[in-house]
Amino acid sequence: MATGRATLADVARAAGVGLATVSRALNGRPDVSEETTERVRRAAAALGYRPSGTARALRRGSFAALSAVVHDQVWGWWEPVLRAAASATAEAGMHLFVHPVTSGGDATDVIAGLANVPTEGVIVMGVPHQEALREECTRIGLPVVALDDSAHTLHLPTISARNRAGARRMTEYLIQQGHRRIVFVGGSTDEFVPSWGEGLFVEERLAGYREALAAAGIPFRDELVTGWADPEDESTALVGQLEELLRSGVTPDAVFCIADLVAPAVLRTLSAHRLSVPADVAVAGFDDERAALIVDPPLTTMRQPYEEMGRLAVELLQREIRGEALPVRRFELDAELVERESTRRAANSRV
Amino acid sequence: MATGRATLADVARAAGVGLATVSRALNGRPDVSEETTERVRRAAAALGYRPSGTARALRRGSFAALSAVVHDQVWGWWEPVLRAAASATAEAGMHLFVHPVTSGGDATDVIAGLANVPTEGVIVMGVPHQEALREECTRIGLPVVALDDSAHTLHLPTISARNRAGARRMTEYLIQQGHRRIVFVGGSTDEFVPSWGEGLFVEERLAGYREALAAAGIPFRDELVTGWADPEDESTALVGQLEELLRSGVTPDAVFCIADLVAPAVLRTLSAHRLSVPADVAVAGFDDERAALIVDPPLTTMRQPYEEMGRLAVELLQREIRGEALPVRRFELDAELVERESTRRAANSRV
DNA sequence: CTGAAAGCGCTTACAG
DNA sequence: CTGAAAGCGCTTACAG
Repeated sequence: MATGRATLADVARAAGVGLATVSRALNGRPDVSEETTERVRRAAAALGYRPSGTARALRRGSFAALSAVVHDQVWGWWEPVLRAAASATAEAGMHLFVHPVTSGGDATDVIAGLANVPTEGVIVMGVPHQEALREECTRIGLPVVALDDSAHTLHLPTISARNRAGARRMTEYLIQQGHRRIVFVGGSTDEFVPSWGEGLFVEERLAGYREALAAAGIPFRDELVTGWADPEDESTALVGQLEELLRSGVTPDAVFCIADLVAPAVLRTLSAHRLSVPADVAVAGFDDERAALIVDPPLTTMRQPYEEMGRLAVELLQREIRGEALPVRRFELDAELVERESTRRAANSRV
Repeated sequence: MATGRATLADVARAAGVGLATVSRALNGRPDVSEETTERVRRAAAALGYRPSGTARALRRGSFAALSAVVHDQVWGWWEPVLRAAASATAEAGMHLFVHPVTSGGDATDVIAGLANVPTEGVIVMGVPHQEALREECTRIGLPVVALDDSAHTLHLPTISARNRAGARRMTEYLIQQGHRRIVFVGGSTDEFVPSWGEGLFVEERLAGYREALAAAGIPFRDELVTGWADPEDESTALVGQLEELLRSGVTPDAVFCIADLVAPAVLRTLSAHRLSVPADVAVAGFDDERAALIVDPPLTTMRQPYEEMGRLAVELLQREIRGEALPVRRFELDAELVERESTRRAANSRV
């Protein structure tokens, strides 16, 4: 509330009526004479009066909000989750704040700033270091849950997809399709996406891949696991380590991309080597984000349960608000296999 | 605020101290004895006390928020704008609500619900019918600006990109590259994206295309303007009318997509006809949204000034909040040509 | 139809 | 170190 802003009392004085009358007139109650209403309206307009939402909310007692703290680096990524959280919040009769954390900024500072904000709880998206967050939330008395699949050590109830099982499922599917030489792109930390850090999901998805191979009796080969390119060049990047592999004469049966995001570069790399998808090589991803539908051919992938994840975050928060103590553990939700052209057996003829 | 929730007074009673002491203890002020602090903490915990953000905000008087009302259909679309608005809001020391409007829902109802929300102003994104919105905002006394390029009739200050000039610029560029037979995809209302409705931007971008042709002395040909496909099939859609054109023996020099979103289907259609991009046909888009970087080859496009648009929305709202009366007109911002592989003259050889 | 008063749940001088 | 009181800006019985 800016200082010097006109209040109800100012309007009342200017209009020469009582506080209550101003309130009634401005809220369009029928039990005020037209003449008075008009006078009050004019006075309010003259003073540039605008009601204080805070005071109103306090008095009416019917306002409640939740907060989503979203790191810039995961905005696009978590957009469907944010959207689901917004819907769930609205359905619960609450409202949702979005607090951005800029790339240079610190989520802890953002949370500290929440002390003055009328919010009841915090959903933190994409911030891997949870300890400081938890301390800050405890300090200002706000329940908090995290949406994250990077953190190795948890200090908060944390929601994510079941990454290991999902990757295992996809690998099993590729094996069922008859593929044995399956390259896993994005598993090495050599050429890493900075924001992924040493994300847990990398390990988990790689582990799922290995589990499926082992279960099928296919030996794991280190050289089939490659890193990824620098995301700065999203539009033109090739996957260096995949290139080397292809140049060395190894032609994979299939490529499993650790994330759909990686698929455009993988497809470009295969295409540069005159390999056709899915006729020569099957390609699969993980996430089912927009890239999966844009690439040609459309990508078979494991769909993260974005909608469920967003809703679960709101539900957990509501339980905390009601006083329930949530365990500090991962709440994992199943990813779902979505089959598209990039892995179909009934492939088109070679181009 | 849930009913029956413990208040400061409850805690004070339980701890056998005064209100003020509870407040101090819970806020970690140093001027409370450790013993008292401990007792208060315990009482608060036992009662499940959590401070009322609303009361705190009212009392401290340092809270202010803006609201973004975002239609589901434009979520992904306006995500960078929303992000910029969030940053600008935070920089101004304010906070941002996100209020989703579900596909079946009505933005006016959402705004009506804002009467009880401590917000100072509203940014409406992607809602073309402004009249009801304006009325509702006036009724509850909230300043409002729109981010929209669909509405033909304005009732609100409205921000958008300079669509006509942008399309003209792109067409000029294509002409400069030596192209004359330039197909415009997305300009017909025959095969329309439902959510685009009769969007103004469609007319504007088409008009820009025509202006550039006229200026270059290239006759406008109706049959070179085609509709687009149903977005439900995003991953596999071909552009029907473009197909017919190609089948009829017309090979364009270039294809200008009304939106980047259309480009994947256009590229698929050209590819199905063994036309290589950019060697055989140049392809350009509009928006510079993510699809532009994912398609292969990466797309030359007009970049919408998302960042500026989001920031301008916040700035205009702040001016309204300060009492300035904004004109009901379009605030247009320049789009910028981004040149990528899809139109390069120095094209690769044919595949 | 209108006004004075109480109160929403906090924080913060002010006085011990 | 602690408490009683005032007050943030509204709304809403309660009484005229």
